[in-house]
Amino acid sequence: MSAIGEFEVLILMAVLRLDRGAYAPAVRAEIEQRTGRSVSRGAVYITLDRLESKGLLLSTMAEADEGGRQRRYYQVPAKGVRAIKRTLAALEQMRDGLEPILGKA
Amino acid sequence: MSAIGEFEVLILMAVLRLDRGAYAPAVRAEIEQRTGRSVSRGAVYITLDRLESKGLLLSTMAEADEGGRQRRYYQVPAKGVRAIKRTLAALEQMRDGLEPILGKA
DNA sequence: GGCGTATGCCTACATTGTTGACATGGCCAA
DNA sequence: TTGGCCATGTCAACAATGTAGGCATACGCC
Repeated sequence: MSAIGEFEVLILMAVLRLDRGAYAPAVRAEIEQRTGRSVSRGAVYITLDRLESKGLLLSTMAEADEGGRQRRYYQVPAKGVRAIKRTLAALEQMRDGLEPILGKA
Repeated sequence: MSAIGEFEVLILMAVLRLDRGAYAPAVRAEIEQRTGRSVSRGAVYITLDRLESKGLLLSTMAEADEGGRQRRYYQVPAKGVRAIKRTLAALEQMRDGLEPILGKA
């Protein structure tokens, strides 16, 4: 089945946020800064890999002539966006009506 | 670490919604109806169990004198509510600003 | 050339997700 | 009463996801 995990959603959204600058260390920093939770480097690489093999991410190695070591940059194809939406929608549906307990938003 | 998974959050929220009527089959039905995704019976029981051993859920066997077979009813203690909030908050933080891509709400 | 650092990739293991089988207890019809 | 049926609970096994930390390599700098 195509249900994706919570951390996977976080990674996917981080890639979206970073737009053209989404390479592993940046994704990691983005998640740590925004959520306050600490993330190991390995977790990020592995998850990016797995998402790519599921077709939820696409990557390309940056051209070397831009200076510095080569980096692998990621993008989220339409299929990935749909996956995020589906997961978020399920959460929304369940959350609906629970504002008194869980707080607004 | 105390990060909980996506399905666990769904289960926890279903228990909250059902208030006093949260026993496994009802939790399952609630999730299937609200999210449209199909859930196996075993997944629900196992997940309820694991959440209880982490202290994120509490359960009691219903008195038999109410007729019918005994059922195990669940409730979400404060610790469980906090866990849901934390996970949802992380998602919110990452989602913030992505409305143009992911849609509102 | 040698060192420090940033990046990528991998291995190993823990936790969570999922399925299907088996057990048990009450209900109903014969 | 007994036998079958259904709803509920529990378990064992396995698949997918989450996490930590190590190794390798390439670049800049001294």
